[in-house]
Amino acid sequence: MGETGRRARPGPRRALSEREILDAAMRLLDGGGAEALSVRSVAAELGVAPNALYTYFASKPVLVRALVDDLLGQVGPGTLTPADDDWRGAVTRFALALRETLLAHPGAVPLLLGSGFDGPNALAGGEALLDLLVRAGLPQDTASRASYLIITYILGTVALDAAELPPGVPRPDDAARTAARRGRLAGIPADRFPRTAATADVVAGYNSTEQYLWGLTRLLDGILTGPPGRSTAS
Amino acid sequence: MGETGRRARPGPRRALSEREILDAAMRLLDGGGAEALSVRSVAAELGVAPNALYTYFASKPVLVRALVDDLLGQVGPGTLTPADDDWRGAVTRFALALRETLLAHPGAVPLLLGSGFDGPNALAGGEALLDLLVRAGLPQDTASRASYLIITYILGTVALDAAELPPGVPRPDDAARTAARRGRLAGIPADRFPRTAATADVVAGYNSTEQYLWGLTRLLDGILTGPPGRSTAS
DNA sequence: ACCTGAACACCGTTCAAGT
DNA sequence: ACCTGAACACCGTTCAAGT
Repeated sequence: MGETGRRARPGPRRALSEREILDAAMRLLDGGGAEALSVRSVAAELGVAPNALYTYFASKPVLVRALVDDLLGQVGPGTLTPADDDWRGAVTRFALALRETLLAHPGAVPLLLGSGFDGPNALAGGEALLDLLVRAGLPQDTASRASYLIITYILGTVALDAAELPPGVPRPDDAARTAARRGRLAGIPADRFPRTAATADVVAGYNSTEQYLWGLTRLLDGILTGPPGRSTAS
Repeated sequence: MGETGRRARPGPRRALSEREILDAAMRLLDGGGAEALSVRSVAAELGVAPNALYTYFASKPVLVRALVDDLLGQVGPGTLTPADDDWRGAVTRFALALRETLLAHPGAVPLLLGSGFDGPNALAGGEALLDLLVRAGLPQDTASRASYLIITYILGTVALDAAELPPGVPRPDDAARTAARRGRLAGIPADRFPRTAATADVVAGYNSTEQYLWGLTRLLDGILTGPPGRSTAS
């Protein structure tokens, strides 16, 4: 391992940074899932001794929390801001963006659920969503409850979705995903699970964007508690 | 649980079984969270060599899946069955029972989200919920989508809840939990998160049973997509 | 301030061997 | 069939030391 050389092409593996560490960690996560992420594997990825990372992160849990919140920060920041009166559309865009960001890194999802949703970027996202709901005209306390309900739905859906995605391979599109699930559903005994078998076509699509939007629409309808029929989502 | 030997008090640590292993694993999980559960710690708990467990479970992931599904099997089996016409009440009872069972073992929740919701008992629970919704009069496909929406809400809520519970100590009641959260919320900058600060009383209660039921009610209202006001839940 | 070597107490899993 | 001893390739973290 050389050092001091100016042209760092194949050059020295020095000059670490938080950014570089988080990027390497995410690379490992994407390649092999949560179990591929270790202090030692990150260090190896960066060509550095394992304990070098402790200069930047006090422990592995601290690193993981930073990684997770960093990912949340990648959700399109403008997704939730103005929303020309169409607040259901804005919530829908936000929900889609957050889901897309997380499912692009399925290995990070169990880490997110394990670390909690309380980093700076998580707080900022919650605030933005809440602000939107208030500006939409919901009473403040209702808006607060509703924002948690929405977050809870997004994360629950994404968690079940991500748990089924194998690490290291690109995420299949909805059609392929549904087809694969339908194949697996063919194996479940119809006499013991008749309703599940009878609706296998729907069950196969549980992880689809379409089911996601269906659920979100029901949820927003329920929040309004008013008569349906004026959905803007989708 | 002794067998052949009559006085197995300080006796031989033999005669293992799947049941005994799962119980020991859950004990460790309850005592120290997910990180306290290792093949070696379970073996030590049972006074047995680490590799002895491989007679019963092919690998740690297999053990974890069994553990998680076993826990799901503990949800009151009758919670969801007849429901004298009051299907919202039945769904509510089911949602409360599932949440209670999982939050009694918060360390198991990240394992559940990581393992997926596809064991035999998970399937049976999904079937029972779906069956209830069909019998309630929902069109079959709508019932199927709705059952997934409900599951997704329950698991998302429980995941965020469990992530905040420290292992090894009994779960605080809602009042204590809310008070502790409010204390922490006092520390967030009101200028950067004005809406969150303004609704801190609500935010403090995000993990309460009351908020849980509020969300569930909105959800069921949305599933009906009809006019509100005839909620049976709670 | 930042990195390394070496060591600590752990992991999950396999293999050959014993009963 | 069921368990053990020993070993393998890993973990996260600490400590003293180097620059």
